[in-house]
Amino acid sequence: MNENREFYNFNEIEKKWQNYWETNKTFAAKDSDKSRPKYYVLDMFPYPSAQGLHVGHPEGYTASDIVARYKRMKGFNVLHPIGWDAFGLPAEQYAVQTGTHPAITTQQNIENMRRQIKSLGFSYDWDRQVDTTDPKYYKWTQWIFLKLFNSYYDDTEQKAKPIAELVKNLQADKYHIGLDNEIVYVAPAHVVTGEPVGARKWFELSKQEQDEFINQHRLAYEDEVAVNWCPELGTVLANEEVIGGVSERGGFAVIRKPMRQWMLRITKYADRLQYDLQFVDWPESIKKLQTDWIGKSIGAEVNFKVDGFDEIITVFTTRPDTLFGATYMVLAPEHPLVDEITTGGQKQAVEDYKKTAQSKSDLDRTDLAKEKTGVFTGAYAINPVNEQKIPIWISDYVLISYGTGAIMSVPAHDDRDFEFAKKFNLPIIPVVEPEDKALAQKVEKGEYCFIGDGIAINSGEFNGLSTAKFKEKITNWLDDNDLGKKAVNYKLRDWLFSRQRYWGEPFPLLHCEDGSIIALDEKDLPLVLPQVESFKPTSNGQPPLAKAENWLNVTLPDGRKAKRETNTMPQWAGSCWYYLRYLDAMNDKAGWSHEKEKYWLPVDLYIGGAEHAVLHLLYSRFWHKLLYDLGYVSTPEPFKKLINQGMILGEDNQKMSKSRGNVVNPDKVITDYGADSMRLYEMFMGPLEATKPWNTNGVEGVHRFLNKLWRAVIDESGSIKDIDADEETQRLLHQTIKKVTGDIENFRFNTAISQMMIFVNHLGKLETKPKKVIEKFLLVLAPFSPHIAEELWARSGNKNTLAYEKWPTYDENLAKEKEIELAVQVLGKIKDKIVVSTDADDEEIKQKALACEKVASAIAGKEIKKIIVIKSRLVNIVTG
RNA sequence: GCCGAAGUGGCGGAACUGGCAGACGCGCAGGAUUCAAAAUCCUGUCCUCGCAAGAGGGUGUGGGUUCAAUUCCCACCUUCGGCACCA
Repeated sequence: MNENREFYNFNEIEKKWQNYWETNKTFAAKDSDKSRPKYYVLDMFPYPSAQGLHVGHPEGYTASDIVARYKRMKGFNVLHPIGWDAFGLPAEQYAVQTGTHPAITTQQNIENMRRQIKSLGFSYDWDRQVDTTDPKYYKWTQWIFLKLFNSYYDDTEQKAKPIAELVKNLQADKYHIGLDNEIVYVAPAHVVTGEPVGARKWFELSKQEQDEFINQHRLAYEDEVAVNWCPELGTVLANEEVIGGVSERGGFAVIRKPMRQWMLRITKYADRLQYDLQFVDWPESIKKLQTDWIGKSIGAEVNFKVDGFDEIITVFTTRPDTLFGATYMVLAPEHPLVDEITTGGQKQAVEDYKKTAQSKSDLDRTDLAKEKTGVFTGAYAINPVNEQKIPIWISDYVLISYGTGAIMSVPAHDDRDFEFAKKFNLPIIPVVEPEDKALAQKVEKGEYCFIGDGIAINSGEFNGLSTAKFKEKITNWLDDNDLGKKAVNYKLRDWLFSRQRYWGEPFPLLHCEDGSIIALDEKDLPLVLPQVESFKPTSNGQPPLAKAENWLNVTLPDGRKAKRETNTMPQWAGSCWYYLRYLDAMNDKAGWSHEKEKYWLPVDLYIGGAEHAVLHLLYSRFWHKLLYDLGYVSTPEPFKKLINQGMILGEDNQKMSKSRGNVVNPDKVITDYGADSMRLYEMFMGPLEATKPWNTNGVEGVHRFLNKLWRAVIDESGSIKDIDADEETQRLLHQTIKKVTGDIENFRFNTAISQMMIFVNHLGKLETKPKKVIEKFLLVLAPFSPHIAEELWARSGNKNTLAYEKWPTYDENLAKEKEIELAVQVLGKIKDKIVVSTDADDEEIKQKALACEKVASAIAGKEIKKIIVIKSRLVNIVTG
């Protein structure tokens, strides 16, 4: 062999092609190119951390890059962008410690990470980079916030509309204002139902009442709410960011604390967010996670009179059919009626209980709440179905934030109520009889809590009804008697949207001295973050922005004084819409142009980690739907297909972490083995979605494969000739094209690589190697390991990049084997093997199988019942 | 506790719609090449018995359906991920 042949210098080759792609803008996407179909491949953009990339990032990025490169060769106009989700706590915490402005740290980190990402040779259109901390970017984040602030949700049409329209309709008397400040859509004269008693007209309200009404209908609103306060992080967290009572980031304790906060009315979209999931091609598990998070449940609201008071307590239940079994009622400790109805003797006990409940953190409420606690208020409610007096208790197992903050307790048919009733000796009345007789007896005696469906008992005129029928009847009955109505509830809560931080988007809002809130005009955006001396909160606990006095205090054109909002937006804000900015990253007139949005959306493929299943993916769907309602985007959903890449564990099978010392540094892998090997290994490890451990020896394995390819092609001894391939080589090539094509389409990159390995193993054994076959193979390899493919392609005499070469096609006939080996079984046990031609018929195969010596001895003396021939697989002889 | 995903050689994994379990890679063993090593190439490598030919067992466990089960059904065990009293 030739000892002087050039070795596979991956470092040099990779740098060369990365420069080539960059200077030639090889991967620039053409906007609105009607001559080709479009394909938008999106990666979840990274947070530019000081640690830089870890090996988990390139996994998803390689997968999407393979698809992007493949689609280009398939003739698609591919948009494949990347950017930086750059607001966030770490840079700010570093700023608090060192005084370095987070913008500086952020830029350094971006630069490092960009270098790392570029060193992997991904085919991004770098001219579309976005950086969420760039005022040119967050100008539009603020712009979207203004859209939320200046919109309301029209319940009749189920869509968001500008507040201005609401005001117009109110002024025109088309809408009135209900008792609970709800919008009353005035019915045309011929509709008999009429409007609720007590509805007021717009002009009957004072200016202040009008403002208040409007504010209550904005999709972004201010509210005093009990929030998840994390003292350690010095900020509030959204429910989604609190896991098991501690912060998702850092794992710090979280306590409940009432605070003034900005909220987004995502709950208005709950139904659509759930319903539209059926139209996206996402993993079922993710859809389920979102469905559960939204938590829609259908039931009834039932009104209970409070004995001796004028008050009514409304409860929500999914089991109105168990009303006759309601033996007591429980209010959340925070329920507004608690103080009013509590009797003298119980005052102290109730007060004490409320105090302890309030001071409990979420952690205490979940982990330590093994035993039910509660206090009797001394008051009684009247069960509307049978006029029974039932005691009213308070307990923290009832949440103020769900339903009405009050429940009717049916201990015979609800686990929690059962537990509570047992502990406090409250009566248990069975009202649903299970089908199982033994079970029914236990339920009868109050020994067993049955939560399933069955037949109604102890329920007066409703006895004998099935659960489903009963629900329907009683709901109608309640409605007819004005005692309740059908109701739908969601677990989903409004999105807590403000953070007490510096490093986030400022809210484009002003608080006037009279308490009114003014939104900035769109033309005054962006509202840029001010310089501050220190990034710590103020001594009295105000956010850092409160210290920027020049920025904070504003005099309005009319001379009034106002202060800016000092909270900032959460990190999710910027990531909610970045996929839109990529379409038109340089546009300074709009966040994106309508034309580009219509061309590129929706995102065809979105790859990222499953940790964003509810947070990011729910929030961005919400924003997208708002923009859809207002006419800024033309698809109801942003992401058509979603794939989650799995986690990569350390070599010790543990989660990679600094403290375990098992973190793999991608830079080192690239230096040692090259980006092509790195990419190939990440894909070869196993299925994309699976969690799998890193193994450096495995990197060596794929590196060997590339080396083998290199040696097969770079061969000065002249073994490569422009000749026709022999039959076997031809067949293997076509099999490889077929397998790789199918595997890319189905995101099975690991098996595609196996097939390419088989091909190269064969190639290495050939004395003379046909040039055309090698070239076709290089095209197939290119999406996986683009640098070596480009280099060998060029050395083969091609002038242009292979990035836009036509993807090779395969010929089914050429891919087919001529002869195949079939297993011959007797009663399912393999006895022998036969070789037949691919187009042999069943009869021929049967004869050949029966002719086997081993078969003959196995079936000797037995009757053959039937012979099963599975073409290209096996023959099974069934004997009697 | 509830929901979801998954359990296959020493390891990562493969097996299309029920059709030869272990492709491909790692590791390991032996050999070739070499002064030697690295690199490379060849051979072997699920387990048990056997010198061998061969025989038997085998996809978390137990059962079932089928000519045939990693694949379908029932029960259970384990691991990982998510949720946390949502009435």
